[in-house]
Amino acid sequence: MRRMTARPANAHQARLLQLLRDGGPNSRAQLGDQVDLSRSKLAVEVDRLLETGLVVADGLAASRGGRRSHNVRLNPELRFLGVDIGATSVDVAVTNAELEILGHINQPLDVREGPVAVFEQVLSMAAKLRASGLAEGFDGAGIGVPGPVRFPEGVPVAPPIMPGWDGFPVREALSQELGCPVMVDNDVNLMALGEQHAGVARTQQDFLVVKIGTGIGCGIVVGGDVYRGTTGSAGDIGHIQAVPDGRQCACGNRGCLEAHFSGAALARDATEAAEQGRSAELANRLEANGGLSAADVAAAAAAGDATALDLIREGGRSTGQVIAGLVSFFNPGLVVIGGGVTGLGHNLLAAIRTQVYRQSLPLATGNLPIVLGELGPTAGVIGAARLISDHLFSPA
Amino acid sequence: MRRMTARPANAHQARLLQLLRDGGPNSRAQLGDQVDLSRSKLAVEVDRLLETGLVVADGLAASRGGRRSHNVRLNPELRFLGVDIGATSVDVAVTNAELEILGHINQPLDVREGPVAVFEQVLSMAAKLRASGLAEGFDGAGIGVPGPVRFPEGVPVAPPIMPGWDGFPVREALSQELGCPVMVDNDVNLMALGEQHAGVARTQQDFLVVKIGTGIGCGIVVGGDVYRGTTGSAGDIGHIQAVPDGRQCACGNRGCLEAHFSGAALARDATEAAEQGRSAELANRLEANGGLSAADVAAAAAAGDATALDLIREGGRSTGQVIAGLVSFFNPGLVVIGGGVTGLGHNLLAAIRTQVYRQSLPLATGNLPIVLGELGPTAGVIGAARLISDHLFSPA
DNA sequence: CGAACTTTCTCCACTGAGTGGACAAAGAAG
DNA sequence: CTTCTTTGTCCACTCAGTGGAGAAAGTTCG
Repeated sequence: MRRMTARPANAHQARLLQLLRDGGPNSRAQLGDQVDLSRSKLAVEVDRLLETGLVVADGLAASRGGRRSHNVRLNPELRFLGVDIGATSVDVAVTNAELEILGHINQPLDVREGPVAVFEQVLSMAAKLRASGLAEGFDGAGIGVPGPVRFPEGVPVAPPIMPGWDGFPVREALSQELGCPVMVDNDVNLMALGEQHAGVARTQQDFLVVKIGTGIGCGIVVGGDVYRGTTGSAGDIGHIQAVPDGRQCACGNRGCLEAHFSGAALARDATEAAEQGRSAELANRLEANGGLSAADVAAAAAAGDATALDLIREGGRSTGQVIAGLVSFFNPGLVVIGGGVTGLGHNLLAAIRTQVYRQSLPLATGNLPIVLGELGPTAGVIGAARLISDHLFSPA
Repeated sequence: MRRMTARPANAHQARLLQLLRDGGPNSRAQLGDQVDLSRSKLAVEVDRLLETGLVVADGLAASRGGRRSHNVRLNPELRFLGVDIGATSVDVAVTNAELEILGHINQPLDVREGPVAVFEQVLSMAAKLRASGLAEGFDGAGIGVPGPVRFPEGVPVAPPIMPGWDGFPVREALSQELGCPVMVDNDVNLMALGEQHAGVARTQQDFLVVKIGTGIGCGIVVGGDVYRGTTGSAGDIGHIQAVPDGRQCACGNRGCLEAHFSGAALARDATEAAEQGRSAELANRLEANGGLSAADVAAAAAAGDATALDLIREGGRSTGQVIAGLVSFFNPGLVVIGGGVTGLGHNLLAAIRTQVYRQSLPLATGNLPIVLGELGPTAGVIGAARLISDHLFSPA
């Protein structure tokens, strides 16, 4: 199949595409209820979209008390590729134009191997998905990387945990390989987009998404739009001081949040505790697996291990300490906690909540939900698909 | 003179009004260079604005090599009232439509006396300015209060330092008294608007303004617009923890920034130092004035007093500590330091800079200016005038 | 001084987006 | 079968906006 190349010709068409994306098949009449246009004008724009092939007819809808309406929907053959590169693993997914996941692969990966090796892997994963019949090609791709990005150009800048990537033209290179438009963003921003599109943040205009994985970062949404900062490093909260004169951090300072709590820090502290004989449970797991991860700590805590529970609580306290400051400053309507460490579940959430509600002023916390993300590991790829669809479904 | 009641009829007219406000008198041709409209359409809109009386003819401009152009300008009889209520003093100013200050009064005031008493004083100050011939009436007024505001309604909410004001309909009451449209905002946000309009932040899209006065707060500008948060308390950074297990704060927690550095905290610490005999310079001033203020500390430091200098440095360190976190999170293009405490000048700025540049990541600080505000005590009233003019110069 | 060029401003015919009403098609309710 | 409701199409009309022609007012230079 030839890939779609059409773009909406004006803001009305863009709006209609987004309504069809977020609301599924719709009749002209229903669309008319959601946009401020006369029926005549609306019909004209829908007809034009049908001509481009972006939208197709989708049979008759049930009657609403009169003549049945003709539904339209986004072309079901459209395909987006969502890529979420983490520090130690990568997610690749195929979605339709309504951003439903049709196929999803996760593989371990070391981002430090550099862009060339990583792209080879990503492209072979995409090829595998294509080979399985889910897509004949891609109409667009979104990709998230674990570091700051110069967004307009789609280029990582000075990413601490992925040295070889600095300045690498990710957008252009991938666009070349895939033969379709590509947008690049920070992985945390994509997680925020995902939770906004299909998760807990659906109705929110101003909210924060804190992703605790190998590292720790924060997605910022202002007025419904992701805020990226002047140089693309907004939300880089891993090196905010959480503990004065605390642990030495790789960045050269002491007491950074990331040095005290993150997937890596938790694994390190758990191993330390096991080796020092402070937890039989953790020591057993260390011996069994030859190493410890956040998941081991979660399991140990679930099994009632006090040391593991303490590690989680202490991490939650540090994280809550930093989040409390952000809440005072930003006054969000919602805080979402996500990332690999969410396996720690309620224990972590409780510790964070306690700290935030205690340290921030009542006006900011009075009606502030602090919740776990809804989408888990798919948040990133859904956000990636959302990113490219936002781009393609806006006037050319 | 009858006050102006007209509003721009469409976005084009609004844009033109804003260009005339920010750029002064302009010819149709010059305006045409700045908006994306044909000369014909532009002429039509300018003519309509002339009909409303918002804009008036302003003679012939110098030739640019051909026929001389007819200038137009905002009606020079338009008057805005800018009010900046602080914790211990109030500024009231009259501006023309180009937001130039025509008259300015500052008076001491205790905001805790409640809205009724404060309004009486503000209205008499406004009357005094009117009586001096600067204005026959006001076309609009902007007012800043030292606490969070529910912006759409113009009502303070749960303001810690001004108890009697909670829920008082400031906007409606003042609009009634003055007989003109009124907009209400937090004082720090107005300072940000002021520095954006006429100060150091003229070219910035994303920046922070930290106001250190009796208390401490932060104005946040995102994409050129003030961000106020979900409940209007965004930027309330006075109670972010700066020193773990630090000083007891009025809010109930320990180590809040405001408890360690602000006009009030500095005066308290200086008095303590004087009484404990740690500074002869400060002790002399305490005896002479019967009390100490931030200005005394500034003077003592300028005179070479080591204790005063230490107080400033320590305060700057705490402030920088908090700002460093905000910089990592928000990645602004500029940080402006303002408020009464800016009298401490370079010593304070140096301490803040040191801390921020040391604690935040290079990508965020690499090209980040941290500067003092340009407008001093007029920032608030200019911002107030800007607030109401933005409102009036937008489509009705 | 007059001719040629520039800039500014006005006028006007034309385009194209968008509206709203009339009407037809299709179904529901009684 | 009649009446009412909803959906979709058609069409005349309005109005924002364009772009070119040309007049008005200046400058420059031979």
